[in-house]
Amino acid sequence: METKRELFQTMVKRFGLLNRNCCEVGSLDITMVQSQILYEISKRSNAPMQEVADALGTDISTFSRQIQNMIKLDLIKKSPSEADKRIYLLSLTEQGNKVAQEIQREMEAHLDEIFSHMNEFEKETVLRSMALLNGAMAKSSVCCKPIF
Amino acid sequence: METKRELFQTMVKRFGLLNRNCCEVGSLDITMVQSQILYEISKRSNAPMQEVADALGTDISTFSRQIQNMIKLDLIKKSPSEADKRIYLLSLTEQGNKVAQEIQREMEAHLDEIFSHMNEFEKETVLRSMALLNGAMAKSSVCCKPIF
DNA sequence: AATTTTACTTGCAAAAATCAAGTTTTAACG
DNA sequence: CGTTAAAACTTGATTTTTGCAAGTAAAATT
Repeated sequence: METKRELFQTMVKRFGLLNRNCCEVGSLDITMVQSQILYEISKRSNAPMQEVADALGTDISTFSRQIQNMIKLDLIKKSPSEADKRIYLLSLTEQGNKVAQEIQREMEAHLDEIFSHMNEFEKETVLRSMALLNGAMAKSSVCCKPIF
Repeated sequence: METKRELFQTMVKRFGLLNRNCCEVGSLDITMVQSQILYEISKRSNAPMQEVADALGTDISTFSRQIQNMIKLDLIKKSPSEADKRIYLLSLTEQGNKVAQEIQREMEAHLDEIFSHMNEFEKETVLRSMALLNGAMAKSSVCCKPIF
């Protein structure tokens, strides 16, 4: 029987989570980090930079520069907050939205393909298990620290 | 209901899989990539460099340099193959073994803590689901390509 | 025997990460 | 209030990683 760690290690490896690049959309090469940023911003509307950087656990200075790149790529818009002038709020541009949606589509398709190798019962079990796992991680006192 | 992609995205984020650094062992700062390398080498005895690099999906040149670093850190040993002189075989040094075991211990403890927030039935279900998922990914035609 | 392929290393340039310092604005405190 | 401290970002400088191309040596192919 595999240990928990082995299961996770295999999963991480199979998903290619260590890969630098995520996907091509149109003529754009999107990195993994960029796709995560697009995802986080699409989940929140007008989120402060700090909040998104924290959500991703990346250093704010690295994040700041990454945002600058993505603004140049016309994926992200940065607007000053009215309430607090120190804060800049992030949102997706029209193109950013398109790209985020395209990535979403690709990933969903990819996952569908993976799940197509299971029967209905297994699919449901696995999905429910992932939700359980996420819930347990949310409760964990050690989670999201640099351990993995 | 969350989409599959959301489930995965959350999981990846909660696990901190995007973090650069993995863990401290003694006075050593081990990066995520290094811990993956230690893991892969510990799973195989005397594996050729190419094989390990492929297993991790990293570019062989990047890998070559990383190995050089880890040799300097006295974590890895590289010995020329007798059978084929192009090939170098990788193995862990004594210290490398200690470090790998310590990481293994930490991760297992971490995972135990996470799983402690579930009941017995849930634990088993989740573990079985992960094995199912890994199996499905192994069968997938699109898996481990730079999509995620 | 000549050519191709494989396994690995090295050089170089681009991207990313880290750390420290600096700006501006808000919050906190005596 | 007014001064000080903290928060939210940006920028600069240095180091690490990465990716691609080119190079070397050994094995496989023809």
